[in-house]
Amino acid sequence: MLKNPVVLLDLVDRLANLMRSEFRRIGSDEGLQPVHIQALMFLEQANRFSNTPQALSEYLGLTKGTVSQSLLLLARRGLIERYQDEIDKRVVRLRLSQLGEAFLSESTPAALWQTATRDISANRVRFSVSVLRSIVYELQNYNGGPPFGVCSTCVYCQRKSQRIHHCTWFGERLSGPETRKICREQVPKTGYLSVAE
Amino acid sequence: MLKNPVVLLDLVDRLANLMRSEFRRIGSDEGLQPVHIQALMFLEQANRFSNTPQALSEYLGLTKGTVSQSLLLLARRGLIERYQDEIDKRVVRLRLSQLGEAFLSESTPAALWQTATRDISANRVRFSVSVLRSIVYELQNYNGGPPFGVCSTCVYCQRKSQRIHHCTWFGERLSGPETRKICREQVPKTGYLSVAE
DNA sequence: AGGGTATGGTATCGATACGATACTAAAAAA
DNA sequence: TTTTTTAGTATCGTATCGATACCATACCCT
Repeated sequence: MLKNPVVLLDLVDRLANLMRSEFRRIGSDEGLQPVHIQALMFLEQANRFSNTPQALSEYLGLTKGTVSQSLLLLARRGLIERYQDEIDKRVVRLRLSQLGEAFLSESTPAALWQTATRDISANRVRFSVSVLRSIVYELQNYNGGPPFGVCSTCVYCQRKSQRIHHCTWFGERLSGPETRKICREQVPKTGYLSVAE
Repeated sequence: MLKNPVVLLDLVDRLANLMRSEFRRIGSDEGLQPVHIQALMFLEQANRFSNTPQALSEYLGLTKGTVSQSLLLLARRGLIERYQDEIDKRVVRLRLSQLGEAFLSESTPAALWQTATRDISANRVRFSVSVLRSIVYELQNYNGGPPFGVCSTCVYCQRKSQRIHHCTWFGERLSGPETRKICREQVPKTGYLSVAE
């Protein structure tokens, strides 16, 4: 007998496998592996507290050594840029180069996904997002790693005015666009975790 | 700006990465890789039309050569058994050995997932399943591969009596338990595809 | 029949992801 | 200061993975 949560796991695995194939196809022209595409996509979305090798390795669930090598390759190809953090001289900051941005906007790794979800109502997508988000959150509890999530749904994200937000975790101001990026320290507000709107 | 479908893709990838780490942890004692765990889990669920190397490679999105090697390893370890199909002598049938079944029931690769989904209502799980299922179905349309899914929600699955079902695709009888397994030729009934109950 | 092609699987090989370990350097803590 | 922790890199062995070639059986033509 197949219990429903297991079916869900099955579907998640299967979707990931399908997208992995898609990423492989997309990267093959440039000699990039699926993991490289994933890294680029992460860097496209990571906010300024989360654009480090450490964050990426936690996000991907790979060891830092492994990720370090992948990042070196991406840097050699000129797809990303690396620079030292001003405050903490140990940390390396990462960002997409112009070439990297161009690559993503040309190859559009999410295009197939967009097509496949085209006919699903916004409500149903939002609902599923909230379910999966809560599963990620739970898995992280048992896994130790940070949960990751968009700023705007985080308990630390305070709206100061029309366009000024403030992160009470890092104690810094955030612009509107920044609050739509992914942060490694995100802790979802209740209402975004277990309730589906 | 982060569109919701992309967020969903992100979560799916992330969940898959987390479970991949879990699978790696589970397999490390036996020297098994994540892909081996996935293969065992597939074979646990595959019905008798889908327990072949070919079906597995389509399910995992890997080439048949790659999968062939993984299956050889699993066979050498005594975790699966291989036997020739009676009708078509080319096809190899796969099944879990007793050892393989024991391994799965001891290591319970889905246990963490079960825990993580414990507090999510059956309705919400069912709803998400239907959303993800329809995405899988769409992705497959653009990918060419078979969709995979449980018999009981398939248009070819006809209920003959209390405990007898019939598959009009393969033209064979199915027992009740069999209709809860995964088939590569599954075509979801309307109502299980785009509607959420 | 019987020749051509399609299909399911295996064998081999090269590239490379990945974890493990060891290492460096900077930061934090003692 | 000394010690410990943290971020990242370097190196190496293992094993995934795709590509290609190959084999055997099945199917499709005349």
